[in-house]
Amino acid sequence: MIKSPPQKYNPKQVEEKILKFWAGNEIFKKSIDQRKGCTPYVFLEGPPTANGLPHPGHILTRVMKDLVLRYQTMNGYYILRKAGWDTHGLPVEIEVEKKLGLEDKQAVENFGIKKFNEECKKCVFQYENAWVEMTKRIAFWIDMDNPYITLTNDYIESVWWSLKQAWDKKLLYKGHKVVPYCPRCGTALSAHEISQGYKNVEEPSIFIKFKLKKEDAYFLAWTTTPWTLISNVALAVHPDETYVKIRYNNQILIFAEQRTATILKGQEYELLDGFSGKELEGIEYEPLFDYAKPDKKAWYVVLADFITMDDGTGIVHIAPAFGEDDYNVGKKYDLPVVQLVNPDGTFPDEVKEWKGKFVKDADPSIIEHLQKRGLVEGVHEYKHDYPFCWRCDSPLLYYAMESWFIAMKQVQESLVKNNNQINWYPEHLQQGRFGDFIREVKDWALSRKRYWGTPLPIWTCTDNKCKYEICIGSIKELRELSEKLPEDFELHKPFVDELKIKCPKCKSPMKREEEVIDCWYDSGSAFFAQWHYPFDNKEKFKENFPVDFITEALDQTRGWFYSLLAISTFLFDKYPYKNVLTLGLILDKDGQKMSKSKRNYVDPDIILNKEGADALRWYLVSASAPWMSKRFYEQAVKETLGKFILTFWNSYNFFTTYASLDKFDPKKDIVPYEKRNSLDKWVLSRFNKTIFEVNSFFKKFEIHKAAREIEDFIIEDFSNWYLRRSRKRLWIEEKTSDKLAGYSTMYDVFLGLSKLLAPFIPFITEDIYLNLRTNEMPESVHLCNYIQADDKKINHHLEEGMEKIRALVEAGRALRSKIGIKVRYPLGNAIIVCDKKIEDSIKDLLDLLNEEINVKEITFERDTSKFITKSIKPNYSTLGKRLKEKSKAVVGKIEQMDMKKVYEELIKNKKIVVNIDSEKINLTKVDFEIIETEKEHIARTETEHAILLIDTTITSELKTEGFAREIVRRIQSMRKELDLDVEDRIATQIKVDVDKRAALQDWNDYIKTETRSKDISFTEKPLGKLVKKWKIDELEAEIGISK
RNA sequence: GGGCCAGUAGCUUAGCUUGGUUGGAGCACCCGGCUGAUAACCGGGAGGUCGAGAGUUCGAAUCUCUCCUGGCCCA
Repeated sequence: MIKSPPQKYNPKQVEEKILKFWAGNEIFKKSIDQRKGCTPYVFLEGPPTANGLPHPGHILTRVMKDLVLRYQTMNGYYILRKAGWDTHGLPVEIEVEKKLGLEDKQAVENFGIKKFNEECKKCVFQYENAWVEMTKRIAFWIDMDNPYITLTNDYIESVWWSLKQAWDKKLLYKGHKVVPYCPRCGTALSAHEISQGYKNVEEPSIFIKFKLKKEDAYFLAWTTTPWTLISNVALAVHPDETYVKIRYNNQILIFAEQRTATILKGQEYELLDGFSGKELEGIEYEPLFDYAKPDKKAWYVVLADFITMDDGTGIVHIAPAFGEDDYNVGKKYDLPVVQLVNPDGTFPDEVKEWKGKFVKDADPSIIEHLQKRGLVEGVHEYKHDYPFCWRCDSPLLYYAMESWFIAMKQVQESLVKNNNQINWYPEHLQQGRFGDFIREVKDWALSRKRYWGTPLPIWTCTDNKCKYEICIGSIKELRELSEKLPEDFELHKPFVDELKIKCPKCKSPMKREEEVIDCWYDSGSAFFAQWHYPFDNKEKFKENFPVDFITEALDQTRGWFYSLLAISTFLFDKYPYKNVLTLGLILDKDGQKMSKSKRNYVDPDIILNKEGADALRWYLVSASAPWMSKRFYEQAVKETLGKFILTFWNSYNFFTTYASLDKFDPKKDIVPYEKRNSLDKWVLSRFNKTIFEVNSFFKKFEIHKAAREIEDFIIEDFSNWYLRRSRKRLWIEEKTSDKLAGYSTMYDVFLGLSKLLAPFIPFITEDIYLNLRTNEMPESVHLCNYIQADDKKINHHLEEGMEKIRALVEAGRALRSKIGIKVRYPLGNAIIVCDKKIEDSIKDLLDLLNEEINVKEITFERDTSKFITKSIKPNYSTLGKRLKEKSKAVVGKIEQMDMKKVYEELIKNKKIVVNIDSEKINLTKVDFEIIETEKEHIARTETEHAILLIDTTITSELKTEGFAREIVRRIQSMRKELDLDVEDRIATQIKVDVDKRAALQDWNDYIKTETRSKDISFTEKPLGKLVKKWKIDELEAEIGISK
């Protein structure tokens, strides 16, 4: 039996009740199990990085994942929903360092790597709990009991296997490369890591002079990083640019001709000579410092193409250890790599002047030193973007480091080919941002000189003659090569470093490369490593590769989306996912990025407790296209709750209140579709159209459009029109078949909506479904099949008719408002003037118009002639223009004529002939203005398809009926004031003027029914629980009611 | 510095693919009405240089270019 729920909707209460219901009945598990054997739809969970508490952005991703998966599950797909946790990496280490107060790598090592990694592991699981709670609360159904976790031996073993594949394909190599390096964290950063930390900073830049060896002249160079001057080994010029030698301020300087204007800013100088960059090649100069003792020839001019004339002097100082371009030039000229900086970013002992000082901090002092020696030509503050460590905020240094790489450039063509097989949403990312990235792909700097991560499984023989290198791809191999592998072990530092491995070639001990790997590689391996492939689950992997669907936020484009494709490409030469939905970022109320430092961060828990998960979910999916950024603030969710969720709930509440009162039984009382009225059929047509639209929008991931389609249907069509117009049907006390038809329709729509909306707002839909379901139906809405549109119920003719009726209602109400007769007072007749086609499309729906504009009768006419007088008057301005001085006479003639006859003649003959002094003048339509006048008591308005006329005559009967409605309205508001239940009956006493009393007698029954009064008595002194005096226009009334 | 995405009423947004009546809603605001109809509903009003400028066209929110602002990505 349908029950009437509480009047007021309490999101938290309902949602917690539903959470219990799901848990108690294992609904999530059943939703998967019942699809066993069905076509799989493979989803891969992008593992959250467990480096902090979840924020609104994470909620969006999880809501969107859940929405799509619920939708597909209901559509009959079998979806495994394995959760995953990304557990390694620098973020975790930073968190632990903070907690333990460890300031740098040395402190970590003093603390002990074993203990440190244990702390990291604990830290990860501490955050996991917060994530699990949030995930459950927003109803993201994912199997968190059997997640893949990147720190497990199984997972690491799979990752090792994949690295061995790369090794065997000669894609894994050790290189020297200039990489952005964080001196504090003591590690190189990957491209996607640096990108997160660019800041616009102002730094000193200096013009610095290098004295030529064989001449009393100087090369003028420019740099923003004075500390690299210590390691300078060359100067570079562009081979094709022109350089000049000038005398300025009693010294001779050499630099690019193009830069003279900027550098000298109009000051006087003498041009001595000019040459191309090529001619300068090989010229030697004196080093600025003597700290470096290079083993190769250094300090001369080299040529390089990368030099621009945009800033500086056209002469660039080269320190191969500290710049990618510098390094490449250095390789070409076989320059020495002078690296006078310690790994922690301080100067070594050789640099006596600044030893132990952090290089960036030494800049001012270096400048001062050079100034004293007269080698600085100018110092300027220079604004530019400089990379900072995304975690610890230290300025990064470019640093030539030994590092392991995956040679992605070698598989670049495959990357492009595989990317072209993927469906990107939105599409522009495929060839745009992502396409650009892989077309210019760089080798993947894989290794990290850190502690908490997947160890790089490469061992090198310690014998200097042998130096054999191996890559271990499984635990089995490890066991075979190591002296003694205990039963219980963890594939982490420091355990793997302490293993005694013997060189397969010379039997000398081997030593592991100390690094761990980039944690992006961990998560990018998820598509096979989650199955412990290839050691286990070979079949399962096959079934689940490539995956059908992944979705993450935009910032993952070059993160996880890339690492998956990269690894899948070199392992299997195949795309790892078929569809990728990229989500927009979550911004604050003012469109700013959410960040902890700005404190513009919204705590999702507050919203979950106040507005609830459904309102939150609905806001996130309906606000804008999935890939557009969204502003997130409580007020927005609050409005969603009020506008949508509560409208939905209150309509439902309205239906159940009456349905339970009448004991409506969906098993027995359902009226067949054919026997329902036009309004019922109309709303079912609209509903099925909505279902159709939702499904087609879903296919394109235009989820916001699907959501808005439903919202429009519920608010406009269903609540504001269908239910409003159905109210009267339910108010009748007998169980009429029309009333049952109404209940049946509402039942169909609510049951249908609970399914249609289940993937979007899983709580409220479940609550509604559980109340409406019969025993034969599945025990949860989430175990139902998704609702499909019934084409047979879509009736375009009816929908068009309703549109016209609603337009007439709108116009009619505006008209009544204009003529100032309250809608409460009925009027006699309304006339619709339209053609036969329009009449046919609306005649079945006329009752709705009758009630809405409150008229007794509506009739159709083909033209307005009965109600409107058409007449004409001369158009003085056109006549005057055309006839000049004759016009006066013509006008005089016309004014004597009967205008009605003139009009008729004009319509008939299209012209009128006027005789002026024997001259015949032809007058046509343009010479007249047509005037339309409504006849007395007729008000007129029009819509696109029809003209609506209302007879405004108020007879005394009509006046009395209006008065009766006034009385009813007063009694109803008194009932409300007494907080009576809908079914409560009352006794009513009324005092009105004697003559009104007589007239009202005729409306006795009407008032009784409308107000559920047992009886009505007219007295001089009304009594009751509530007695009120009313002034109705000019009349006074006193009413008393009691239960 | 380069690339991509976006900019429409105080706020949230539709329309842009494929140029064509007067740029459509919702929230908030003002006036009126209606109500056993809800955090309502109905009618009316006010509120828009469609980010700016130029171009193409008979006609531009829509197409093209330049610029500005914001976001993201890259350097």
